[in-house]
Order: sequence, then structure tokens, then C-alpha cells
Amino acid sequence: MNSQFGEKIRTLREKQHLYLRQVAPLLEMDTAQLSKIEKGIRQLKREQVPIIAEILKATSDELMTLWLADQIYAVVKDEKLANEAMQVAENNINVKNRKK
Amino acid sequence: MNSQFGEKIRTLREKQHLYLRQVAPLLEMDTAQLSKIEKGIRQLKREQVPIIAEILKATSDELMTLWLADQIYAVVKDEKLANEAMQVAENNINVKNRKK
DNA sequence: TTACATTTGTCATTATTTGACAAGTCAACA
DNA sequence: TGTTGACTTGTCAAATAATGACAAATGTAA
Repeated sequence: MNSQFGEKIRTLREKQHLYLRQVAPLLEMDTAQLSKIEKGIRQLKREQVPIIAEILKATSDELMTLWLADQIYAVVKDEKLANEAMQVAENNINVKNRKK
Repeated sequence: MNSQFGEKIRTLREKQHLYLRQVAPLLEMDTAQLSKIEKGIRQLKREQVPIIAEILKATSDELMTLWLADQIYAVVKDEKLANEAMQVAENNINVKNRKK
């Protein structure tokens, strides 16, 4: 279901030989939810990204980048103007950063 | 309140010497709502973008691009990893397009 | 003051997302 | 073939967020 973040955490989890049953409680959810998150059917909450990063021994930044990318992708995935919109958004960010 | 789309439609409306009171009913909303949309406090619905484009004699694509850019911006505006995430998302889009 | 355009604040309604659970599939294997 | 364990899927009430509608406020010009 197209989720870079979900695929990544599944891969990481499997590398550590952990079961959903072991990871889910650490995020205070059941296996059903975590399964859906790995498949991209549901989204992990932003504030849980650093938590799962620690559990799976990944860097928070790496997972956050994928998590954010998924959110962006959800906005533009079926849009023919996706690339143009991304360009404009990128400019906005850069302008904003320059001001700081 | 930082909305490219809102600023654009305000500019267009003013160029045409139209009042909120005149435009709002065409979008089936009151002036208060449209005012907020122009200020970026609320979002126009995606399906209304072509309608306002026609009212304000702009191209739908131009306004849609700005509207989408605002949605993207909302996701990443306070994120230090905004640029990295945009890169990843852009790749996803390109990969997807290549497949079609 | 009055008139008019716009803005702001509030709140009930509506829509979307989430959490929790039950039931399902699938593979391994006794 | 029946059981077990891991994962998946579906449903639905509850929580959260977004919207619509309205009243009141602000600002400005006559």
C-alpha cells in the first residue's frame, strides 16, 4: 500500500527478529494496528517516530524523513501537478529558512 | 498566515474589483469563510479550486499548483528534515510516473 | 453617526482518524 | 488433520479535527 516508512520499519523489525507482538506494546498499541502501520494503511503518530526508532535501533532522523515523505506523498500522489507543487513548496521552505 | 493560494486569490479578486460578498456566494459560503481562506486560516476544498479559478479568470492548473503547495507546506513547515523528506517524496512520484 | 467591507470568535454539526476487539488467513508441524 | 503462533482484515464506537453558520468586532470613508 505504498509506504516507505512502513516498509522500512518492517524490514528493521525483521532484521532484529522481533515479532509484532513484541514491538506493539512498546508503542502502546495492538498487533493489528502495528500491522496496518507497516502496510501503510494507518499512520504512526509523529511523536511515536522517535520511539520506534529507538526500539528498532535506527536513527530518528532517518525514520522521520520517511514518515514525512509519506505524508507529502499522500497529498500529491494522484496529482498531475505534483512536481510543480513540490517545486513551489520547496521554494517556500527555502525562503522561510533564509529568513531565520 | 502564509498561504500562497490565499494571497493569490485575494490579489486576483482585488484586480477584478470584486468584493468577498460577491465571490463568496458563488462558492456557496459566507464572506467570513472566504476571508479566512484568503488569509490561509482555512483551506478551500480541492474540488472548489477549479470553480474559483473560473470566477477569478485564472487557470485551474495555476491555482491548483498553489493549493497543493500549501498542503505540502502544511506538512513540513516546522520540520528540520523538510528538504530531505521532499526529496524522498519527489523520488516516489517519479518512480510511480515511470511505471505508468 | 452611518454604511459597508472585512475580520475574528464561537460553537454545533459533520467528517475523518483512531483504538479496541473479534475473526480471519497462512504456514509449520505434531 | 488439528493445533499453535504470527500476522491480517473488518467492524464500529470513541476521539479528534474540520467545516458551516452566525454574531460581533474592526477599520475606513463619507
